[in-house]
This record gives sequence, C-alpha cells and structure tokens, in this order.
Amino acid sequence: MAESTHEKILRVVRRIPRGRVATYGQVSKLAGFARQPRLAGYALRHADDTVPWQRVVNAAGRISPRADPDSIPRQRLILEAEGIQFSATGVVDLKRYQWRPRRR
DNA sequence: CGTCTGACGATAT
DNA sequence: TATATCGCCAGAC
Repeated sequence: MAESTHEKILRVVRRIPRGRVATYGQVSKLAGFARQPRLAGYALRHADDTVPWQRVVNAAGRISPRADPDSIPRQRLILEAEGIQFSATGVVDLKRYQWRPRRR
C-alpha cells in the first residue's frame, strides 16, 4: 500500500505537540509538498479525531474560516485550553507558539 | 468518467 | 498596499 498524500500530511500534523501550532504551509512542506499549503487543508478536511487538527492555523496566525462559522470559536476554545493565547483581534502569535520540529 | 468543491499561500501585476 | 493567478488532492454526485 502506497501512502497517500493525505496520510503523509496527517502524519506530520500528529507530531504537533500540545500548546503549539503549525501553519498549513509548514505542514505541507514537512510532508514533502513545499508550496502546496492547500494540500494540508484538503487533508485536514477529511481528518478524524486521531489528528490534532486544531493545531493548524493559517500563515497569518488566524483560524481558517470554513462552512460552519462556529468552527472558529470552537477551534479557538480548544487551543486556549491547551494554553495558547489569542490577541484581541483573534490572532495567534506565531513567534511565540509556532511549532519548531528538531529534525526530519 | 467529468465536474464541482473545499482548513492556503507564494508570486506577479 | 490590494487583488489576481496558480498549484493540483480526494470525495460526492
């Protein structure tokens, strides 16, 4: 069985530790798909509860909007429960919270 | 099997 | 600084 694109993406997302976030672009790059941030978004859309999808935010440090408007406050609450703070404008400070993997 | 659709971001103009 | 272009996966129908 060849590993699918989505599986590679999800494998990376599962490495993001609690209390940290990664961007779509970062995830896709680590999975071997540089400059294809959409692939990370596509994969997360189909992700189940075995993957910490809430730890992926966009390059601006904001939660990416989806069909369900309630998904934003919902994701935010989970991240805050993990210790991540949001600015008054709803932005995560990537300088402070972005995941920096050691190797691979 | 063709078309549509959905968690993005670097680059060009 | 703002808007357009492009890359190109996978499930639903």
